[in-house]
Amino acid sequence: MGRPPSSDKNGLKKGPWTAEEDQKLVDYIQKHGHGRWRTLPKNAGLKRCGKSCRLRWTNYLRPDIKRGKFSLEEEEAIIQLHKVLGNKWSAIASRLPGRTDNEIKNYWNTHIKKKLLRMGIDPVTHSPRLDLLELSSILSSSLCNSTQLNASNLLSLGLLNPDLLNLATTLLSCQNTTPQFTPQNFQQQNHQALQYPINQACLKTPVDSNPPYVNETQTPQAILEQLSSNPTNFSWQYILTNLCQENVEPQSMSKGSNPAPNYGGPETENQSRIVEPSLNQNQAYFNNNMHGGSIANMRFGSVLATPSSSSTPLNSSSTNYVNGCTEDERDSYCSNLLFDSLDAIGLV
DNA sequence: AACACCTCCAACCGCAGTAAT
DNA sequence: GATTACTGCGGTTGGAGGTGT
Repeated sequence: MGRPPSSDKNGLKKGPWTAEEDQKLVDYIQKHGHGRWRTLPKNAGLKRCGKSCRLRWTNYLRPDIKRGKFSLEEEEAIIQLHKVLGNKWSAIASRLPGRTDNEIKNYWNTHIKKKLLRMGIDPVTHSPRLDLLELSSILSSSLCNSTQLNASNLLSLGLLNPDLLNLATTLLSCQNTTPQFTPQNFQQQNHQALQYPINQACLKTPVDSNPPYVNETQTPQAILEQLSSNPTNFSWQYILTNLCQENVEPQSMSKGSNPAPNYGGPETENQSRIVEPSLNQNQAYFNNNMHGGSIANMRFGSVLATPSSSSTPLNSSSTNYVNGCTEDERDSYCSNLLFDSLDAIGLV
């Protein structure tokens, strides 16, 4: 892993360290201590820049470094510290003995961030995702005012990509043609969600937080059938979060494919490992609090777009990967899934 | 088996702060 | 006070390895 060996213009080596180089560095520091990184490589007989030596020592060779997987306690500590300190990785690392800032940063970007997004929590603000709430609010407002949803308005808000916009407009057209669909119910239920205070404790899982109404195996068809038979349960978040839930291992949503996620049926051993127990419990707790338990069979597992509340991009790349697919792909996937489901029950 | 795609993480880069001159 | 050197930090990169088709 890493980069191929290369040298810069000064003849200094770059890229992955060899065992021999590691040994030279360790031997030198054990004899002379670290510091004076500029002159260290020359004295130690290394063709590396001082910066590279310092990084190798602090991130890998230091004897007090704890390697291996992060424990649940460490993970929770990182989340709590990040909530207070933000991306101050070195400050976070200083409170986690044996862990380096680089290791924590990597773990945050590859694991925790995704986990929070799956829970509907903005990893930057540690608050519920505003883009989902805003979407719900806008649609709610549109319905209550009995006005046609203006697609360009939604797009101009930067909330949606075109696929997700299609989803919204299609469901709105359902509203126009389905008499059971009542804006009053929609409004009431969404305001409950929107007005509920941010529950910071959602990361702490109470022992009894897995209520029996959390149905892990509800299919999209079942959700939509329930919607059509009992429209009082309608809410945009209900639709979005149930139909775009993720029981799928990231790799299975590879580019160019349209795999069927496991929405129902017996769970395989492999799949049961995919869904982290603590995450499911957190989702259940989160759902219960965000919706006051008013919506049966609720799950909160969706991530639909880059959080609009994120003040700074977590990655400069224009493509954000979440759970193995780009967010654009996920939006498209969710939208397609919904259309298929609507088609299956004759709503479109 | 071959290919394509994705994840992970070690290592790099550039900037900012501080110390020394 | 200005300049230079050094160190620390956060963001980003890119390739090995894993997985799916």
